[in-house]
Amino acid sequence: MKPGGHSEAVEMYLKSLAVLGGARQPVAVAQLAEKLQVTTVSANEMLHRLSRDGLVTHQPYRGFQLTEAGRETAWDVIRRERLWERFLVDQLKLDPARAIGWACQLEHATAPEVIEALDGFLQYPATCPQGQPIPRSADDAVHGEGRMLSEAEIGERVRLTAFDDEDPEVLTYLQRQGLAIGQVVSVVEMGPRRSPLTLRLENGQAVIGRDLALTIQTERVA
Amino acid sequence: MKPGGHSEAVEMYLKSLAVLGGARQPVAVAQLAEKLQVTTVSANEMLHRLSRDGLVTHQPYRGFQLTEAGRETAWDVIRRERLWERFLVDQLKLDPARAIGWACQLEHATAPEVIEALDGFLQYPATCPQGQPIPRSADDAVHGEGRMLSEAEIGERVRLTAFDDEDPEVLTYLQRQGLAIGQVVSVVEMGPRRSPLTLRLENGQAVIGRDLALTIQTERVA
DNA sequence: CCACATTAGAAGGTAAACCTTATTTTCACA
DNA sequence: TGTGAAAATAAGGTTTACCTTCTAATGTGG
Repeated sequence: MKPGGHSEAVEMYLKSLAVLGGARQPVAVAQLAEKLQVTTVSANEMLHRLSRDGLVTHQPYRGFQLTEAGRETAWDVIRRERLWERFLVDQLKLDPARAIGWACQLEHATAPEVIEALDGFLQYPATCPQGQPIPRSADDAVHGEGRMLSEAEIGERVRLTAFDDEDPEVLTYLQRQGLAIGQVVSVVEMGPRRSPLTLRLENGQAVIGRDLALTIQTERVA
Repeated sequence: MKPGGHSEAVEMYLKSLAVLGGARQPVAVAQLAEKLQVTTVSANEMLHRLSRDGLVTHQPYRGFQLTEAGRETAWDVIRRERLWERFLVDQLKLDPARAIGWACQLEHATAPEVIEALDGFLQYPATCPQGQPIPRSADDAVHGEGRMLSEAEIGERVRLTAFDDEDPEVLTYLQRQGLAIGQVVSVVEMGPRRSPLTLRLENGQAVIGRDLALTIQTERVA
């Protein structure tokens, strides 16, 4: 019944593993449990099941990491989610901040034929509304590579390329501040340490905390 | 997590109950079990759970029937399914015969906001690709009311308005025979009893069994 | 009117994915 | 190098939705 042959729960674990660790580094159980809102014991149990099924490998006291097989499924799930997001936002004009959640429900119920057709319908978009890449082949990235906004120099002009945080509240907040993907901003002020950044936008100003700036990818603007 | 608050299984039971019995007549457990491909014992168990939750009523040795509450959910599920079907067929250009199955997966993963937006996006279609009505308010029908093709007279011209059978094989067969919703056909020949009907189409002829003709709704053509 | 098929219900079992509570192992760091 | 936090394992429990096997009730057709 499940399109990919894996349960919804399994797909969520694999997706989170991919997002948190790419396929490079192992991910700590606690981190995964936190993200999936389950206890570490539950996560441990499930991860061992995935390990038994050859979808992840386990390095004790280090974490779990996707295998080739696991990565493949994870990529697919991410692809489905991000395509649905694009559809919900671009075609149905729904709020991007909330679209992630809805896309996440749809992603588990989408047959391969449907997702291929959707991809074509949307004309093969490169990224989701948050700017994250939509993987199409096995070795595509699932994560932008941009420099974080928190690394910018004072006076520098950068373009916002991706938001890493998926929390609807955070995304709504950024929206309200006038920050959007593609937007060019310049850094006006930035105190030492963990102090907030002041940005000049096309029309107005915005102040955002360092922690948030750490989740915003950028690229240099000429 | 589930959009409507009911599990996928519950939604399937309610939907089937609506399709098989409307909200008028009780449906036999065996019939439901057959449709859902579970044992009668399982169906019985589940139906009692639904009864306990006030979604259906039970008339022993007669069957189960939707309550007001159950009907509301059933309508909603049917609405979601048929809107997705329209999307898959009209926008994604997928095969109508297989779209039903895909829509049935999506229907359980669709939030109200999404379905409303989809409805608007599709410009409030009146029917699904098989010609069945898409309910929008509590007292809309979920079933066409057309006269069955098997009731047609020899020489009569009728327009095909809905296919009641959802089996992909059957739908593919009809497609191959050149029968489509909206198509006008005339009955050329029809033997007695259960013998097949011979139809004249716009371009060609088709012969279909009486049983199949019993699942095809029509309307008179002037 | 009675037998037989349908329907109902009882008892017990499975698998997935959670949970809690408790104990043990390991790593890192002070 | 010892200790405390993090990680792992153990043991037992829950819910949902299935399953099988068996028995009991019922209503209708011959």
